[in-house]
Amino acid sequence: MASTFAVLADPHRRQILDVLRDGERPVNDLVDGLSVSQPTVSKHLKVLRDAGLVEVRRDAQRRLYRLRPGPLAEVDAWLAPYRRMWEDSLDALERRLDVIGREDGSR
Amino acid sequence: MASTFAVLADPHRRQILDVLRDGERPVNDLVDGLSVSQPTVSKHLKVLRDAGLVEVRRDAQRRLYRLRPGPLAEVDAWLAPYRRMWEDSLDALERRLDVIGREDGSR
DNA sequence: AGCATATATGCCGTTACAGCTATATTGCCG
DNA sequence: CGGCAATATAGCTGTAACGGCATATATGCT
Repeated sequence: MASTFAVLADPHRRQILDVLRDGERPVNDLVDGLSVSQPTVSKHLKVLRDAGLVEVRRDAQRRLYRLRPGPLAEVDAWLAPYRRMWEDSLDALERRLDVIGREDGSR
Repeated sequence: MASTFAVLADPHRRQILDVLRDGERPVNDLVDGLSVSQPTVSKHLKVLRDAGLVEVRRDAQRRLYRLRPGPLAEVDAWLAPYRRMWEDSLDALERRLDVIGREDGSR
């Protein structure tokens, strides 16, 4: 089974998830937004299903896909220890820009 | 240039970043931790460099790699809208477990 | 039943990537 | 200068992934 990280590596899959954030959608809606063929979208959906990131519900001929954000917690957990680090970096950058700004003002 | 997501898709690369969280390291240290060959590690480091996730400093024959967490902010930004969603799911799960627990206790 | 709609699957070609071995590069030291 | 240590690069290979087209499957409608 592919890791959640690997699943998110594909931009089309992230795009699908982004759309599903607004609520469940039939496959056709997803195809419209993606500029890839319907079979390709179906394949991406299978990957997302296997990763537990979406679930399906049947509605007549259509299948409505819905987001299951649970596995994203794994990504967030990995990211957590880094979060404060880049915040610190940005702070440092801001301080430096601030210094430059003051130097410029005193010219 | 590969997206940060794609760069993080490889577990070895994530592992390298994890090690570098503790401070800068020469390549050899990274090789020891990874159970892949030195050239392979060097290649991963190149990918990480190109993605702006690490930077190098020369120390005699060695190269010391250091973390640059900045690009991870992009991942975090993408993740942000989902965060509250899975928190909600977990809350719901906890509530359910809580109910079960109480039912069990009242038996 | 027969056709239309919606989605999934199979098959194929192409490309990208991760790994390895061998070799080049760079810097140190005797 | 010659050789060792550390790292990078080149070349090769196997595999996996993405995409497309054609086709299968499932459901609804008439």
